[in-house]
Amino acid sequence: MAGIREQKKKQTREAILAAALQLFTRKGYENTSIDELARRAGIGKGTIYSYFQSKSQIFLAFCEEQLEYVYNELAVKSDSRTSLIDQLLTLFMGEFRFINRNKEFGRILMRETVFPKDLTGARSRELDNKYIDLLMPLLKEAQKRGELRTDIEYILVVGHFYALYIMAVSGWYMGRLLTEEDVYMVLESLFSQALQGLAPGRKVEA
Amino acid sequence: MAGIREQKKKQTREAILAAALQLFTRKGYENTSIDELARRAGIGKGTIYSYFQSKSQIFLAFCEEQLEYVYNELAVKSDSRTSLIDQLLTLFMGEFRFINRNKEFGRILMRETVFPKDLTGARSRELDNKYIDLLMPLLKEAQKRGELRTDIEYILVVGHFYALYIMAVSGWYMGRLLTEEDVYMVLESLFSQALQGLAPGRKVEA
DNA sequence: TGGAAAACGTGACCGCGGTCGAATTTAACT
DNA sequence: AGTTAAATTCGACCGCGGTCACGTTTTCCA
Repeated sequence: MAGIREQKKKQTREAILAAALQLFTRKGYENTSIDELARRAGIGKGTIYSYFQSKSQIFLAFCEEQLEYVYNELAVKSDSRTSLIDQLLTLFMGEFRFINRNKEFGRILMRETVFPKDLTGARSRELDNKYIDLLMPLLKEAQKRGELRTDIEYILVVGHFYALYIMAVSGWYMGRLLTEEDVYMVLESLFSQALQGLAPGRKVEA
Repeated sequence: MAGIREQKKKQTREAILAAALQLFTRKGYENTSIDELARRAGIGKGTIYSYFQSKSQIFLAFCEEQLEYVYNELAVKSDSRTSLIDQLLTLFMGEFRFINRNKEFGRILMRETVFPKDLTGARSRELDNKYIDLLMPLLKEAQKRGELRTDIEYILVVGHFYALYIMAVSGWYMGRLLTEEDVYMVLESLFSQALQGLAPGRKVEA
């Protein structure tokens, strides 16, 4: 049959990811060597590099799987009866909880996502597009409800909110924000600022 | 005299940084080995590690020196006759030009600054405080001129603008924005959004 | 079915960042 | 000056991520 090779490749790839899940989780990313990973996956060290370009790529693949799950959950939860700001908070805090669960993982993910190397550029773009896909419907609904201006490019709005999320996460990594609640509150404040505007002068309505 | 040792230490430290400046600039960060750095600085490899904790720390020290210069320049240029948004753009684009001049350097700096490891946390906090010190007077003047709300914590305003700057830089690293002009324009749009607010409803005035 | 060719797996090997205890230099005190 | 303790320098050494030439397996076609 045509697929013997293909099947094995898939199996091997999954074996690597499974080994990564175990070892990264138990011993952390930095403390897990490629040698160990290979042994655990039952393959040679060199083989790993015909499935992934680098150690960090293994890690990112692992993260993407996890995030896929998080995103799907959030897509279901999405409740159009609440305000845009609450929806955004739910979305971003969902991802933050993943980061919060493992600081080290999250840092690598965020670093690679926000400031990618040329190599990983394409990857991070994909992740980015997922954000856009997730936020777009929320934004459009918000516009219908009159919560959001209609005269701005979507990409800039998405970028604006995502920027504020990054800032909150950064504050957490820098030790300015200590708990999930701190992050939540700051994020809420920032989102609120973004909607109301930093310039003075009341809105005609809110 | 009391300072023979102190003097030598300072000299050695500077020799390392000088060697770093040369080699990093000529060959790039990743392609410069500690061995090479030590040889160029005329000292042993191990010695370097009694002056810096890691290779990236050498790099950050180097960046901080450079940025110090950039900041001082900007502090002078600060022109209170222009609008807040222009002042912010001048400030952030000043830093961006440094990053733009060397993509690789900038990435490491940004990664370490925005998502620091526990070790480098204190350092990045310092850099952060510099931002606050730089922005604070601008914000206060803007408030006097009526360009900025007076009912928000300064730290959140600084964070808001800084977040947008990070997003623009990120867009550049991801290849969405290609030139300095692209970054400038996006940053301008985002700042404008931040001031006017994303929610609909005109301001009473601008 | 046999045998060449393409794809794949492998672990010895490389250069690197970082460590450590021994060796050397400096400071301090009698 | 002589002696000792402390500070500093040093490079052999370690484990790691990543490479590559070679051996093995799979595919394909005569």
